[in-house]
Amino acid sequence: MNKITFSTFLTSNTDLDETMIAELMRHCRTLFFKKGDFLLRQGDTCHASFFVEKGLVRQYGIDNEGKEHILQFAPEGWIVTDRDSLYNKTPAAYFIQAIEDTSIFLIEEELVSKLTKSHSNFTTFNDTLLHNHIRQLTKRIYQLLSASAEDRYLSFIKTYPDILLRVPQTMVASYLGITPESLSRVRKSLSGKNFKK
Amino acid sequence: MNKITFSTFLTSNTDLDETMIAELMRHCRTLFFKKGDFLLRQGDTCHASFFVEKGLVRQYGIDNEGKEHILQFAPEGWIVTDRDSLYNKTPAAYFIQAIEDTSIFLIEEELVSKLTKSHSNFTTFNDTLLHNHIRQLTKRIYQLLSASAEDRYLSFIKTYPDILLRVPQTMVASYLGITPESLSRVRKSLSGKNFKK
DNA sequence: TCTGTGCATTGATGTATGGTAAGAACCTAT
DNA sequence: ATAGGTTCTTACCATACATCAATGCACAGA
Repeated sequence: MNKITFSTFLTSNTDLDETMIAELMRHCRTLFFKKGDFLLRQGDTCHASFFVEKGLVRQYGIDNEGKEHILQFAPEGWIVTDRDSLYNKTPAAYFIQAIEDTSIFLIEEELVSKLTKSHSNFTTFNDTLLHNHIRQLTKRIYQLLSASAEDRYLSFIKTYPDILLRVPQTMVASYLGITPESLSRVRKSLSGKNFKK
Repeated sequence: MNKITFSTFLTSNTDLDETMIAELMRHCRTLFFKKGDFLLRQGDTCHASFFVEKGLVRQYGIDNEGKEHILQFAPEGWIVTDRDSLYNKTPAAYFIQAIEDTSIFLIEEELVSKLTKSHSNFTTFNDTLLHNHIRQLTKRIYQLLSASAEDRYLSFIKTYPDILLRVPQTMVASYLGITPESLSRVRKSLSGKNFKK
C-alpha cells in the first residue's frame, strides 16, 4: 500500500482551501509506530486523532475473560481515535495499536477545536467525519443483529478486501465476533460452495 | 412518564441562552403520532430530527427474511433521526415508528444547519449529540461482540429499566439480537438464579 | 539447518440460541 | 361475560457456533 499524506487526503476529499491545509500542516507532526506499538492504551486519556498515512491500525478492547474484540481497523487514509475519551476527556475504554509498521499524522484535539471555532469549513469537515462514523457504526450493529457469521464474513470481504489480506484471520474473526476456528470453518464451507457452481 | 418539552431539555442540558431557545421554538412545531404510526419510513428521505416530548419511539430495519431488528428506542427526552439520510439526503435504510401515542417536537434540518452556521453555541450542542450517539453505538457493538444474550439482557435492564416495562418482550429481544423465545428462556433461567441465592 | 513461535486447520464434543408448535395468560372491544 | 387478538411461556428438536486438543505449516532467529 502506498503512503497517503493528510494534505493530499484533504485536498481530494474536502473543501478546505490551501491556506487552511497549510496551517494544519504547520501545527501537526508525523509519528512512527512499530508493529505492536500502542497509539493509545485503555485508561489513557486521548488527546489527538490519528490519520494513518501508511500502515494499519486496530482499535480493540479486552473483556473480563481476557478475550480481544476488535472495534475497527484503520488502513491508509483512515482517521482513528477514541471519540469518547477525546471529547469528554475521560479514560479510554479501548486500545489503539499498530498491527503493521505505521506512520501516523497526529492531529491534536486542541488544534481541532481551535480551528472549529474560527473556520466554518473545518467545522463542516469535522461534522462529516462524525456522520460517516455514525453511519458505519449503525450498519455494523445492524449486521451483528441480523446476519450469520458467514454473511458477516462475506460482507467483510466485499467491504474491506484490502484489509483481509493484511491481517491474520484471528483478527478478522475477532472483528466479526466469532472464534478463529469458526472462521476457518466458514471459509472452508464457502470454498466448497464456490467449486460446486 | 411525564412530558418533557424541548425547551426545558435545552435549558437544563445545554449552554444555549434564552434568545436562542426562543428562536428555535418559534421555528418548530409539535406533531402527534398514534401508536403504530411512522415518523419515517425506509426509503423516505429524512428532513428533520425528532425530539420525543412524550411517548416512545423505535428505529428498526427489516431483513430479507422479513425479520425486524431494532436499532434504538427513544423515550421522553431523547432525540431520534436517521443521521445518514438527514446528512447525505439519501433514502433512509430504517423505519422510525411510534410504539406508544407520542408527541414529537420536530426540528427541521434546514433550521439546524442555518443555526449551526450562525451560532457557535448551537454547533457545540449539535456536536455533543453526535458524540453521545457515537459513544452509545460503540458500546453496543462491543457488547454484541463480547457478551452473551443473558449478559446483554442484564445490561439492558440496568441501562433502560424504564423502557423494559413499556415495550413488549418481542421488541426487547429484537433489540438484543435474539428471538422472543430465547429471551423468555433467559428470563426463566435468571429468575431461577435469583431464588437460589 | 534446526528450532521455536504463531497461525491455520481439523475432529470430537459441548453449549447457546433458533425453529416449531401448542397452550396459557392477558387485552380489548363488543 | 365472550370472543379474538396479541404476547409470553414451554417442550422438543435442530443448528450455529464455541471449546478443547492435536496437527501441520510457514517463517524468523540462532
